[in-house]
This record gives sequence, C-alpha cells and structure tokens, in this order.
Amino acid sequence: MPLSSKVDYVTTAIVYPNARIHVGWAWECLGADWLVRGLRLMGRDTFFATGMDEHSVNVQRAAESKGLHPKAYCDQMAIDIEKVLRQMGMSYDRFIRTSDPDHERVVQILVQKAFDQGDIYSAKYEGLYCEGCEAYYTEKDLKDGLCPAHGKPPRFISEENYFFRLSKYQDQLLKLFKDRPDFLQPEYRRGEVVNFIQSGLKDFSISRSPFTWGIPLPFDPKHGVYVWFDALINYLTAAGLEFKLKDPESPEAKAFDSRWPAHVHVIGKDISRFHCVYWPAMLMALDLPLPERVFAHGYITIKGDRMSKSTGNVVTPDEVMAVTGPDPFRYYLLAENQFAQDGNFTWESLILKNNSDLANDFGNLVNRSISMSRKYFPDEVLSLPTEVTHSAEVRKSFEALPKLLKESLGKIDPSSYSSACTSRSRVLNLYIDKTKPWAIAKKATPESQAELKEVLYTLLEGIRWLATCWMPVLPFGMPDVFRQLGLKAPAEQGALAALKWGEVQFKPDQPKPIYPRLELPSADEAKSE
RNA sequence: CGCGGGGUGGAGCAGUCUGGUAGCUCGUUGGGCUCAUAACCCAAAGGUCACAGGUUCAAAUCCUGUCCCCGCUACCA
Repeated sequence: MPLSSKVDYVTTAIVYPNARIHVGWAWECLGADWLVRGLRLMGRDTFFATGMDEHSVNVQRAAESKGLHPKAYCDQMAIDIEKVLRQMGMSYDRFIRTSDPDHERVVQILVQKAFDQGDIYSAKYEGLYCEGCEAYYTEKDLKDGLCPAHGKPPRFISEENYFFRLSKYQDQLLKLFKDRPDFLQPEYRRGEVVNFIQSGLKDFSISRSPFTWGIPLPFDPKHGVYVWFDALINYLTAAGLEFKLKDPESPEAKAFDSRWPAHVHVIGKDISRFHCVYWPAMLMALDLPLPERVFAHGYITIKGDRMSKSTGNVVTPDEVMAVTGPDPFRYYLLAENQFAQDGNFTWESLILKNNSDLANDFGNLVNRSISMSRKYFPDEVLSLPTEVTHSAEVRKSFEALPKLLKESLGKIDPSSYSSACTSRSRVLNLYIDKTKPWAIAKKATPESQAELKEVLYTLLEGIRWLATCWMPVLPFGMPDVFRQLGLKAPAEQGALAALKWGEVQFKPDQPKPIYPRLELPSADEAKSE
C-alpha cells in the first residue's frame, strides 16, 4: 500500500483558559479525538492539535483576580487543562498556546504580509463599547441603553483601528460555498453562513490599542492583534508553518505541507461564521489553501439550558470522571448524543447508558465468554474451526462492520459508530442464547466438543474485533480486554484495516469485569441533579 | 420582518429525498435461561406520526394553511 503523503490534520477550537474546562468543550475534544483515533485505525497518518486562546481580556481579568501576570496564570492553566485532557484520553500531537513564541512570530509575519498587500488598513472605529463584553454594540442591541449582558452603560469610544478587508472576498466566499457544498457540515448550517455572506460583508477590526497582553502588530506596535487574526492562525502554527516560512525545503516544511490544508476543523456551532467566513477569507489573502471542511457540533445542555457560569450549571470533565472513570464519560458523550445537534447531560442517562451498553451488553459479554472458555477448555488453545455451521452468520455480521465504521467516520458521526459496535455485542449475546454452550458442554461427545469450540471461538474472535473497533471510543478499557483474551493489544495504526476473521488463536487469561455497573452519585457529587 | 432546523408510544431518537404492514435504544409488565457484572434472550402493553385541509387506490412521507419550540441576523466558547 503506497503511503499517502497527505496527513489527516484534525483540530479543535482552542479554549479560553479563564475557568476550568467544562463538558461542552470536552465533547468537542472527544469528538475530534474519536475521529483521529478512528482515522488511525483505518491506517491514515494523522496530526491532531488542540490548545488555549490566551490573549483575551477575560483571561487577563482572571489572572488579575489571582494576582498573577497573565502569562504565569496561563502557564498554570495549561498544566491543569492538559492534565484533564490526558485523563480524558486526548491523543493530540500538539497543545498550542497563542503565547507560544512560534505562534507570535507566525502571526506577525502573516499580519505583515496582509498589511503589505493592502488587505489590512487603518481606520477610525467608533461605537458604544462594553468593557465587560470586550465588544461594540449598536443602539438597537442595548437594553434601555445598557449592555444586555452586563447591564452597565457602554462607553462611547472612538479609536484608530486596523481592519481586514473582508468585503473584498465576498464573491470568492460565495463561490467557495457554491463549489464546495460540503465545506461546512452539517449541511443545514450552510444556509446560515451563505445568508450572512449574501447580506453583505463588512471589514472587521483586527487590533486593539492600548493593550498589555497580546501580540503587537509589527507595523504599529502600540496595537495588539485582536482575537481572530491571533486565534485562527493557531491552526497554521500548530501544523508547523513557521518552518516553511523559514526554509521551504526543510523536512519540517514538508511536514507542514503534508498536514495543511487541514482535514477538518471541529468547532462549536457558535463560531462557524468565523471559521467559514473570516478564516477562508484570511487564507485567501495569505495565499494558503483552505481547509477541507469545517464541522460544527452542537452544545451540551443541562436540562435544555446551555451550560454557563452565570446559571451555575457547569459540569466539568474531572468531576464526572471522578465518578465514572474516563471510558464511560467518553462513551456517554460520543454514543448518546448526536454530535451535529445539541446534546444533553444528565447523571441519570450517563449511568443508564454505561450500565446498559458498557456493563451489561459488552462488559458482561466479555466476562461470560471468557469464563466459559476457561471452564470448558481450561488447557486448550482455541483456533478457527475447520468446519463452520451456525457461526457463519455471526462472522458475516462482523465482516460488515468496518465499512459501517468507515462511513461513520466520514460523516463524523460518533453515535452511529458506537451503535454499530453495540449492535454487535447484542449479536454475540444472542448467539450465546441460541446455541446454549452450557447445554452443549453437557453432551460430551466429539461432535458436541467441536460445536462448543466453534461457539467459543466465534465469541472470542467477535470480542477481539469489538475491542479493536472500540479503541477510538474506549481507549482505556480495551487493552484489558485484549489481555483477558490472552492477546497483545494491537497498535492503533491500521488495526481496523488489518482485521481478518480467524487469524488468531485464543488462550484466555483470568477474566475480570470491565466497566462495572454504576450507581447515581450522591447529591453532593452530582451538582447538576 | 427575513432565512434555516424541528414537533413520531413514558423518555431519547430513526424513518420523510425515492408515498404502500410505524422502527430502534431506554423504561414498564410477563416469561425463558443459568455461562456471566441481579447480567443475557423472548414476548406483551403503549403511538389519531403538532393541527386543519388537499393530491392519491394509498401519506409520518408530497402540496397548502395554522400553532408551538429552537437556531442565525457582525466581532460572542
């Protein structure tokens, strides 16, 4: 198989480190992580980046409230956030921070380039500005003349500002969505963006002055780069653009070329505009290829409400994982919710989903299958039977699985991926009930022994396939399943593509329940209830 | 105002493009099994597919109108 020079580069949005990360962003991270792991399983080369967006007034304020310099504060947050991401099983290749030196250099070079070619210009910006929101409002946005979010009167500000000529790219953007209808997924969000473009694009401000925490504009250092020209460019920095800017022939520059354009930016639906309008326009201006696509997922809500600090309904990944462990948390978010739509978080459904699918259907299946194998054939190695009867149908069901999983990965639909796997757990449980191995064992004839071996081998082989397919969703538990099967866990890379029914033999190890049943945590633990 | 998504048994969803016995998971009830994590398997109950008209031999599915929920409408995860 010729190795493609293209690497599938997947990103998440970078997070503001002004508070502990919550389940909403964790969902995005896990969706992206599932995708990357799945692509690896299919044999693709991948590169995966996530990180922090540090140059924000919110972050600065959070730092001040702790009496820290923003950088020192962010250093601490980076440690905390990465720790949680690792606990969640995030398999990223780079954790990018917008305060990273290479990012600052890349941003400055790109801003300079845009400025030199006239895509950035200086103009006076006037408006009603709320410092709390760090945003301008028009008269009609205000409630009784006050900021709708903070209830404070906005300040009239007139300042010199730098703008990016977004308007110049309007036609090219419309053409982009016409030529590449799958640029933004899910499909139904495209209309929102196209409408927005058609309604007429205004240039947007890319600088703030004065500033103390941010990247200075190279051509006017009194000004700091404002959010989008800083944050979005992280995707280029993380892929290694700086190497290419320095020496296009270097191996690191080639690595950048293999990663960019990105396979997909996974983002929340709220920032689809910036990724589908601002970002492509910026890349057009910078003569860089556009990402292959943008996937906008929904929100995780608590009883229908969006998670937010003001309503106090924030649930954090670490508090959930403290109760459930990482795999049930991953499974719940990925399997129970439709990634493209809004999802819901409740402790009850989390516990229910864990117990029914992971503990009962899958975990118990592993446990009973291995127990029977060891009980009926304590000293034998089980291999693919030469003559096959009722297991043919089971095998067929499994051999159809990789294609389904591939489709789910293509659609970025982790829940259909999961349900395809869970349905195979049910196939095996049903197979046990139909063949009744315990009854076959009692017969003790040569024919019955052969049949029993066929049943058990089919179960173990099916479990091996499941354990392989589950790795992107359940990376923590699957190595133990392989151990119990008496096998070495396969490397992620290409594991799915390499699956061949009957290629291994089994001498199962001591069974041990994986994914125990969970109970609702007490009221103290489950603040959301 | 405009544009878009949605309203399907107790809960969450699929099915709508390409009309033709309304499907899945969870929950409930009854039964079976005993290898297993009180797990597994089967069966039953439960739906006027938001509402009203229309097209058709036939509509959750197509058309028209109405009601309700949600998203987008410029610098906001």
